[in-house]
Amino acid sequence: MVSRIQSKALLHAQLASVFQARGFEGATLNELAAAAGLGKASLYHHFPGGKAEMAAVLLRDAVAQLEKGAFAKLNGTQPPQERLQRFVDSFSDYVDGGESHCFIAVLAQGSTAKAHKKLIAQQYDDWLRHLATVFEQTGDKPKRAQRAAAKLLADLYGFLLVAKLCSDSKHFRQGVKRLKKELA
Amino acid sequence: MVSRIQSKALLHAQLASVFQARGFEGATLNELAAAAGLGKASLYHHFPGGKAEMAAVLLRDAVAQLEKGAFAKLNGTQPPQERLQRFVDSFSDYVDGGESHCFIAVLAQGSTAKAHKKLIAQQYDDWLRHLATVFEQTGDKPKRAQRAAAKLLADLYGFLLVAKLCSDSKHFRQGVKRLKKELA
DNA sequence: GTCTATACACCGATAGAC
DNA sequence: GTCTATCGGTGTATAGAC
Repeated sequence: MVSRIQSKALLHAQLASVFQARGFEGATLNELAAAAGLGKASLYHHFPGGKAEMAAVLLRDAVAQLEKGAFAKLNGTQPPQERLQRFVDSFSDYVDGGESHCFIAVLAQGSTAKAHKKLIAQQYDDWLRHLATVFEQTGDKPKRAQRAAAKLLADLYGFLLVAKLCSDSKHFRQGVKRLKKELA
Repeated sequence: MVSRIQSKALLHAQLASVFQARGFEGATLNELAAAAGLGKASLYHHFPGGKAEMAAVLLRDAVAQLEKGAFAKLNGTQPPQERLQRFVDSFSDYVDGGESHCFIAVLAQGSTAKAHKKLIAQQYDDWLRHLATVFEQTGDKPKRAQRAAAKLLADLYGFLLVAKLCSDSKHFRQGVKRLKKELA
């Protein structure tokens, strides 16, 4: 039923927020259980594989969220510049305007699992190509579009990291604002 | 003596490499001791405050390294564009061409100590101003110089994070190469 | 599905010999 | 300054009642 799906999504969101705030190694089962409003043992009902399985599931969640929430905005009939701006806005929404963090980046930093790294690298490549096609639609030649796509993603993650460095999400929000202007 | 200074610097470098690879929470005393070629207890002779003190000392190290290794390149009599390029090169050297990581960013992510966060934020602000003055020397108006400085730092950290995301330092090196072209 | 209780390993840290 | 041995605490994970 719908309510079950919503509960599951809520549980995942609560767990993800702990990982995002504390990192993979920093997140403890006590914190995760507390955030979920459950006992530690209950988490093992939902994730028999423990912390590693949580991370794997939440990674798939994050990919799906960005795919449907942000990169889907790149398709459509609007001018490519407008689609790129909507993409940037949606990415900003995903990381809560710089207050939160990208789960994928958190996992890339903390986890040692090679399966995660491979999935993440492949996904990044997909997204890079997707972005590059939109830049081509703005008139860029393929090579320039490729560079613009890589730069855009690096900019977004760079402003996000700088915001964390300064513990001030303002840096992310200002960077995003400036990015959108440049895309116009 | 010189040899003692060198040994201390080597010890710090060995410890820093563990923190850079595994994060603050992920780095264990066993790993740190193994990397240093010492027993756990011996680390407490050098750092009575344990892991927290190691992080604090290594943070000061990292600031000093970047200050003297990279930001010092911004001063001099060469054209400002050339100084900016040397700065980028030196930053790249500090993170070993994207293979390693910036200790400051690692600590900003993992540690919960407010003292660290404050020091890091202040240091970032200093560096931002320093960079901005050089951009002004290229002819940029103050506001534009400010934005260019913020963008440059975000770009560097962004390419670094993307390289980690893909477990491929090529992304960092290509980004740096492109950045230097744009600075010319 | 959730809980309490618990097993067991490892973590950070200390004591004290050399 | 470095070591071995060990402490108390916490971490992940499991058993089993409800």
